[in-house]
Amino acid sequence: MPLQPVTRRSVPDEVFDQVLGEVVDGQLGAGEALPSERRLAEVLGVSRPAVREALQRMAATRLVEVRHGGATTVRDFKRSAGLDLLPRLLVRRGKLDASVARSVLEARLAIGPAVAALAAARGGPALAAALTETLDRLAGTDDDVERQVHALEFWDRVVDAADSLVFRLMFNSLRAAYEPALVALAPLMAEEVGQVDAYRVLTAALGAGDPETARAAADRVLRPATESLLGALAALAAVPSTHPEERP
Amino acid sequence: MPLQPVTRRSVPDEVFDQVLGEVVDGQLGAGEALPSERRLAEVLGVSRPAVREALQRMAATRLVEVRHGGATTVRDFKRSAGLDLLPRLLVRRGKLDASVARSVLEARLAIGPAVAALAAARGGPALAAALTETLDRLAGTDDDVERQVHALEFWDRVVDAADSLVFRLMFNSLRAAYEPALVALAPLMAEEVGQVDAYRVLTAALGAGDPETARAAADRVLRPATESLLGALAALAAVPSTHPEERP
DNA sequence: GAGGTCAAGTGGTAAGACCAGTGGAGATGT
DNA sequence: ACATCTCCACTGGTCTTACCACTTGACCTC
Repeated sequence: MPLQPVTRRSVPDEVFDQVLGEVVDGQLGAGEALPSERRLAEVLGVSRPAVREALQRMAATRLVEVRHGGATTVRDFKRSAGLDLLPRLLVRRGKLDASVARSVLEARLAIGPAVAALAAARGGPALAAALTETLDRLAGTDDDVERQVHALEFWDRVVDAADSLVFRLMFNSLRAAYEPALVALAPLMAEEVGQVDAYRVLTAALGAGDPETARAAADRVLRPATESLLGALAALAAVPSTHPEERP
Repeated sequence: MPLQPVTRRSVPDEVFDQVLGEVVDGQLGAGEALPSERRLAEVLGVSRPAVREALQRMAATRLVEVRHGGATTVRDFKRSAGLDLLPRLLVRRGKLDASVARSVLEARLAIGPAVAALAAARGGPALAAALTETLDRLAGTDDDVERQVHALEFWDRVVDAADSLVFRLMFNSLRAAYEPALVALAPLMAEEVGQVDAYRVLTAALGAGDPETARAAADRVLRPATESLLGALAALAAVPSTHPEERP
């Protein structure tokens, strides 16, 4: 084993993860009350401030509702949580959630072309130059992971050029969900990042400043891998693998 | 004054808002170091745990980076923060940020039709019935604010039918940004929520289960108000209003 | 001057106390 | 017997204090 760096998880982090797990796995349903802070601290063997910090983060993520004097109750996270929760839902207990992955792919396919259209309208020639530079680096390597990184940088620049804060923040959230699994997913995405030609066509369209051409070009970049992966996920769902339902 | 309910802001909330303000307003640039927790506690006249809780929330939002033993530094929030930060950026010091509002409108116009297309493919006839019910309520009132609420519920159901966690969470985030300003924005959106016919056409398309028809219908619902508001924002930007740059 | 050492300062954690709301059990009144 | 009121136990909110763990950089040594 190549001496991987030690993971230093803080106590509140640990508590947060545990409670979050109980909530997203449904062991604590919406409306249910959590144990009191003191009780949680006792059960988990940590101090109350540690528990408190974790619960406050849960509240900030809109997963629970704390009421002064009353009990802290679980909320329906699917109706209240924001996109920042995505990384926690995409990979759970170390496994990728197929239905979440599907929705990520769908969202990517819907948003990418829209962002490209905006970027084409606002980018200018400097954008094309920067993108070409990134693409040259992408074309210059055979390593799937490296290609992923360069492709991410490509889209990063496109999002920048789109000059839209909302899309920028969405991209950040999606990226935060994707990056932890980047290495594992690199083989699956190899098909996409290998299509350097499609990226070059997109770059040209962005440089030319025509939104609709850019939108179509972005679609051509994203659609093939999206559809093949969606097909694979559907096939996976059709053969329901063993559903252990184990809990630690 | 109609005896508005008292706002009970907790101490950590207050600290969080203050530090967040310094960061998003640029008074604390990316890379700069924050004062130590003890020093902040002293300056703000609160206890260290209170400061700590606020800083941990800042870290969870990826606005700062805390290092054990080292200083806490400010990150470039535009590159690291997630969509959950949007509410804090859309309205700053009680004022709507025009460029952020523009990007919200653009994103809404891009995403709404995509969600409608997914919902059409997956909704079924039950969806159309639920939507019709909501629309009847929308048509039954003349109050702009009430109409907004019903329109939000309409889209809420469409998003549900799309059965996509990512779009669901995006919707939650956008809604969290929009709702605080709903009353103020209701007059501006009156044009859109008054178009009950367009909503009915969209509902029919969703019930029919044809994604492309639904996509086009959703576009027709969203585009008119979007374009007129974008135009208004552009005109506003062209006449740069007094730029007080005041700080409290 | 390059290197190692150590102390000061930082964030991390714990314990304990008290304040401030909430809600239900019990006392009180009818 | 019922409705109402009162009060207290329990909840989260805040502060104080202390100590541990880590980083940094100044200083000392070679």
